[in-house]
Amino acid sequence: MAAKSSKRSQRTGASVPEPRGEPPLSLDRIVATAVELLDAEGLDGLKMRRLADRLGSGVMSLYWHVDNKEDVFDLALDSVLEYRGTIGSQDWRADVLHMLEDWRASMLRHPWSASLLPRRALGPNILARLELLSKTLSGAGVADADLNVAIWSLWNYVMGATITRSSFDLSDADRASGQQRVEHHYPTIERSGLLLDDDWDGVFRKGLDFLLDGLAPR
Amino acid sequence: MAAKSSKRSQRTGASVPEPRGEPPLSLDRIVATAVELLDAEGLDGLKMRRLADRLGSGVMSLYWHVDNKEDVFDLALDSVLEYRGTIGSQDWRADVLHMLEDWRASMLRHPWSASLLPRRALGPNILARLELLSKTLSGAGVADADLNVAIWSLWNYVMGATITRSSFDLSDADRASGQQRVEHHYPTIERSGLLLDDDWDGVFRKGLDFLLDGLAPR
DNA sequence: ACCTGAACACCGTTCAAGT
DNA sequence: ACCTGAACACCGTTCAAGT
Repeated sequence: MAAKSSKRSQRTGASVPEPRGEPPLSLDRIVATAVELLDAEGLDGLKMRRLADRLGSGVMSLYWHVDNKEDVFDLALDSVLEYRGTIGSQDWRADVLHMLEDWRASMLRHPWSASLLPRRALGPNILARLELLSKTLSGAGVADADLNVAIWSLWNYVMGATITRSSFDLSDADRASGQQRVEHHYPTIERSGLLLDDDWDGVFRKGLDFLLDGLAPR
Repeated sequence: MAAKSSKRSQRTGASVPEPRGEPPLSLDRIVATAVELLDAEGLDGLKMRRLADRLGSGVMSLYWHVDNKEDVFDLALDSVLEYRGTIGSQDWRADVLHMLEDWRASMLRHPWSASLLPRRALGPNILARLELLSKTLSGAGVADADLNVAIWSLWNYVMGATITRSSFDLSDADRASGQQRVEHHYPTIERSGLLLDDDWDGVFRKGLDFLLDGLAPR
């Protein structure tokens, strides 16, 4: 899968046009490849040397395009948060639900992104999502004084749900062993099978509905 | 999670009072010092060598008490999540609010803990908190079928709020520069001053109230 | 403008060894 | 049972240099 071994296998002497060589380095290629690597190996799997390997370049070549590793994280994160949807139906609540479901889905497609987002400065794509959300709620009649509370409450909920799901997803074994450790010690949790529950989508949607009920303009 | 196999010996009985030097290494001392170091330097600041330095021992001495660095993280995290409160008033909603505020406060006291919690297996102290929460909600009349939804919704909200706050807290400069970048591009956000809002406690409480309204047994 | 290898200052952990 | 230094296999980044 990892098409490494791209150790520049062109030793035909003359500098003929690259037959199948790598295209030249560019910021876009670096970011796209970083996302691939992060998807495949997780947050800890992104190493500058490994990224360079995938790109068929030397490690230090990356540093001409990028300041440092944090830069790579920021760019990869924002690239994954682009919003391509539209809004403008007559139903503000449907619009909001769609935006938040899409946001969550984008992060779940790249399980490293959710836990990274709160730690980094907000990039243009996430700001655009917040702007759209604000505009929709404001247009629906949420008073200015209530707007920030609404936005941050939704942010908190979506981020918590997505971080939790994408982290727990990685370790089903842990959950099973957790449920086992629970037996005889935590009777209520044991009875409800809390740690075995995996209706993530349903839970997400129901909690979100409760929040929107409360936030809805009256 | 660490089930520290056979280790653990408590110095029983009378030995010579410590002559000014460091007390001997012990799991408890290691965990307590790790928490101090994490509080002072953040998640990235915990290094085995630095931890050993603080303890006045060689690095490798730690590895007799602990399997690896992840072990240290797990133990530090759980130690910070202990719940010392009581419940049992007649007001289930007050009980729940108190438990969740206390949980959040514990994590905010150790800003590295919130972002760590979703990534690790659930330790005994957080399980005890979940058990208490489940029991309270169940006793208040939440049907078994609704219990997991209630717990996970609250979990999502509390974790999202706490992770966000403890992360953003570290970088007020980022928020200011974020608000600056926002000007002229994101009018609704600019007008509401979303990124400058710092009524974290108020936002937390209001969103939580909305959730509880929805989750409350009818 | 763009790319590179050598080298530095780390860091977690294995190992063989000491008491 | 408990602790240790030397050594290994990394990793991000600086630097001087190449085209």
